[in-house]
Amino acid sequence: MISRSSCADCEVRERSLCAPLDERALGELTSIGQRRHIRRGETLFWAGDAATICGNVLSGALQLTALTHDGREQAVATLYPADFIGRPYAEETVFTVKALADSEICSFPRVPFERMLESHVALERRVMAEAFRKLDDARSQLLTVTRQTAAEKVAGFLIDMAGRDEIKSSRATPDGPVTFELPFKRGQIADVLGLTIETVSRQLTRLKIAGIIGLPSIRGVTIRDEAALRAWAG
Amino acid sequence: MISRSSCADCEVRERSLCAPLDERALGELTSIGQRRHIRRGETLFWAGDAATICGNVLSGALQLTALTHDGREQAVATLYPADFIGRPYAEETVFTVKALADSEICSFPRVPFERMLESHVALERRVMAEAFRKLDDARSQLLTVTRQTAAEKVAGFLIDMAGRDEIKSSRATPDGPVTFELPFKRGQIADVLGLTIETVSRQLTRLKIAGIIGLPSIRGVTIRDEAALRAWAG
DNA sequence: CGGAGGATTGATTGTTATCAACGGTGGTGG
DNA sequence: CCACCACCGTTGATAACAATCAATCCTCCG
Repeated sequence: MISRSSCADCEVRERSLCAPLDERALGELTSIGQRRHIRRGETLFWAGDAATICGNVLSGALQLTALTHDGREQAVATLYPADFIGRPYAEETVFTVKALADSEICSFPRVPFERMLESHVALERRVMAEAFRKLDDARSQLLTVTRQTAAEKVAGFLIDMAGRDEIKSSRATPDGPVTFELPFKRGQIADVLGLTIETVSRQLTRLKIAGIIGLPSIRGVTIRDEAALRAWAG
Repeated sequence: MISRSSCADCEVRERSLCAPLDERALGELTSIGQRRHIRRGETLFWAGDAATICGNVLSGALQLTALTHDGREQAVATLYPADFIGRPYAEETVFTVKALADSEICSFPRVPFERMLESHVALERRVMAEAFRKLDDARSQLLTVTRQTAAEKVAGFLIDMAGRDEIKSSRATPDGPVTFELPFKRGQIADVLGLTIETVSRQLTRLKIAGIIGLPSIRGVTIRDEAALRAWAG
C-alpha cells in the first residue's frame, strides 16, 4: 500500500533526517516521498537487490539480516521510527530488510534523494552523522556478540529494550518495576544476540527464577530488580 | 613525531578522501593537515577521549578495539592506507585506536575539517560514502563472528588477507601458490575473529596438516590450495 | 475444538575456552 | 658473538558453555 501525505503531521518530523529542513526544502522532499505500509513479516528488499530507495522509518520496526551460504542467519541491525533506510550512491543493497511488526516508512527514490543531499548540506550532514552513529552501534554490537556470555547478552538486551523511549512510560511508580512488551519473538531475539531460541528461553527462565524479572505474558517482561539485571549484564 | 608536507607526493592521494578535491581545495586541506608517525603498539587515542582529529591512514595499519568492563577485548575494525579515521561532529571517541605496525597518518583538527566538509560537497559525500561502506563491513563482520565456526573464520581471514592489494603481487606464477606476511600476530588475529590465541593456532595447524596452507615463518603464510581454502571458509 | 506455531524443558553432544607446559624466536647486554 | 630472557606460538588435557536433538506444553486462531 502506497499513499502520499504531508509532512506536517509526520510522526517523526522532529527526530528524523527531515528535522533540519526548512519549509521549502521539506516541500521538495515531500514531492518525491511516498508513505508505504509494510506488513509484519513482509520483506522490503532482499540482499543483492538494486538499491532503489532511501527513506525513514515512521512506525513499527524493521530488521536487517545477513545469511551464510548454508542458511545460518544473523540480524545485523534493527530499525525503529526515525531511523534511516538505504544507502545513497550505492548500486546494490547488502542486507535483507524485513518488517518485525506492521510498519510504515517514508520512502524516496534514491537518485532524486541524492540530488536533495547535494543541494541541502544540512540534510547530507544529518545522514552522514547517522551513518557514523550506526557504525559505532554495529561495532559495539561486535563486542557484545563475541565477548559476552549468553546470560550477559540476554540481560543486556532486556536493559536496552527497557530503555527505549516508547517504553519508559509504562512504569507504575518512578522507580518501581517496569513492564513492557518485547517487539520480538524468541527466535528474533536469538537472531539479534547470536544465540539459539533454546538458549534465550533458558536465560529468561533463569532470570525469572532468580526473581530479577517476571514474564507475565508471551511477549511481556517485568523488570523487578534493575540493579541485579545490570549486574548480570556485566 | 609531527611534520608538514605537500599532498603532491602523498601515498594515497588518489584513493583517499582527497581524491575528488581540486588543487585549490587540496591546498586548503594541506594548510590544516599534519603528517604524524605512530609507532607499532602506540595508542593514538583511547575510548572516551575527546574527538579532536579526523584524518587518513597513509601507511601501516591501525586497529579499533572495544573492551568489556572486565577486560575482554574485541577488535572492531582494522584501518589500512586510505581509510578514514575519526568522527566528524562527534564529541567523544568510542573506540581505542592503536597501531598494529609502524604507521603514518594525515591528521586534521576536527573542527576545521568540519568546515571543509561544509564548504566542499564532494568531500562530504566521500566521507559519507566511506561511513556507509564501513557500516556494511561492520555488519558483515557480525555475521562472521556469530555464525561461523573457528575453521571458517580462520580460512576466511586468510582469504581476505591474500586478497589485499599490497599482497597480490607476491605470487610466483599467476595461479600458483601465494605467499605473504600477515600484518598480525596470533593474538591480534584472535581479537579480530572473536577467538582465542590457542584456537587460531590450532586451526592454522589443521590447515597446514591438510596441505592447504604452508607456514614458512612466524608471520608468513603460503596458500597452496586456494579452492580448498575457500571451501573450508564456506 | 482442533491445529499450528511458538515457547519451554530435558538430555546429550560438540566446539571452543581455559589451564598448563613446552618450544621457538628475536632482541639485548655482557 | 654468544647467552640469556622475554615474548610468542604450539600442543595437550580438561572443562564449560551453548548448540543440537527431542519431547511436551502453551496460546492464539480459525
